[in-house]
Amino acid sequence: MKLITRDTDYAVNALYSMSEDKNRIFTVAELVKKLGIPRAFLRRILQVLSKRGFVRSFKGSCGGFKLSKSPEKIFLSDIMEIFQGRFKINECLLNRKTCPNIKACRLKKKIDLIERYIYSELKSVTLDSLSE
Amino acid sequence: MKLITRDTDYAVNALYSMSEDKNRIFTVAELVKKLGIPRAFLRRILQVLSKRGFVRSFKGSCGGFKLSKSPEKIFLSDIMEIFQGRFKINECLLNRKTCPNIKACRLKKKIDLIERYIYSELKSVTLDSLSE
DNA sequence: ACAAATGATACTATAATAGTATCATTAAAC
DNA sequence: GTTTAATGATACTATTATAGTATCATTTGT
Repeated sequence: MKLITRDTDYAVNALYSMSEDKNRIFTVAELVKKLGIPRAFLRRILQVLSKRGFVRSFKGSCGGFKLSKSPEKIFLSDIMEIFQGRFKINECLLNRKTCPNIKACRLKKKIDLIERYIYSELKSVTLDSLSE
Repeated sequence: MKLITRDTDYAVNALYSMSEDKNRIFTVAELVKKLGIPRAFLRRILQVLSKRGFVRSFKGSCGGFKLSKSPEKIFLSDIMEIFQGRFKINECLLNRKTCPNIKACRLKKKIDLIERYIYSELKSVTLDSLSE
């Protein structure tokens, strides 16, 4: 079971590439060549990242994409949330008929703790930390 | 995105129910009634748990399933591994053409650390800890 | 022999993930 | 102002994972 899907993976790679020169405009073609990601796929991903404000897009000839956030403000957790939704371990493990007792809630608390830890760890992975 | 699938969820609930009396034999029908899990689904899950040595099965009339491990030796991580495979964040985030550099491996180390933490936390959730 | 249980296994349905294709719109450059 | 090279929007297909169902064979207590 994987925690990170390909969308997230591709997005991180693309953003990382673009972080090498924050002021340059990169075309999809260029990134495709560099990263070996299917063109149409990468296009869709960049469009999403553009809507979410991680990159800025420039239309027309000589257009392309440019990073619009500082690499140290781009968190892995954010990218994951965009493409995979909010990370949840589970609603409640002892659910259904077993659930409605106080005891089970200790588990829920533990699960919540683990969840928060994972989230904070994933948040600590920033785009610029990748090149440290 | 969820970390725990329904198989794991159902398995934990079934095992938890059975842990209330470690020496009793429970029939599927009985557990279905108690937990509200689809019969055929639960049957499949118990058969897997039986093959993996978590429960012992008794065929024939008056047959059923009985816990065959102490609740304190049944870890959430094990159940997850059985039904969802080994937990992996990702092979390598900066993969493909970006990957083969030493720098990226710092990320891999961090990811590995997070992974190990998650694993150990999930391992710390034992069947008996659910009723604490 | 019968009834009540699991064993083995194959099947369908739904949802998430992965990937593709196409036409519309924009803007630089000639 | 036409062409060209880019993204915007969107709809589509393919594959895989998850969820759930069904059936016949085998075992065992009565």
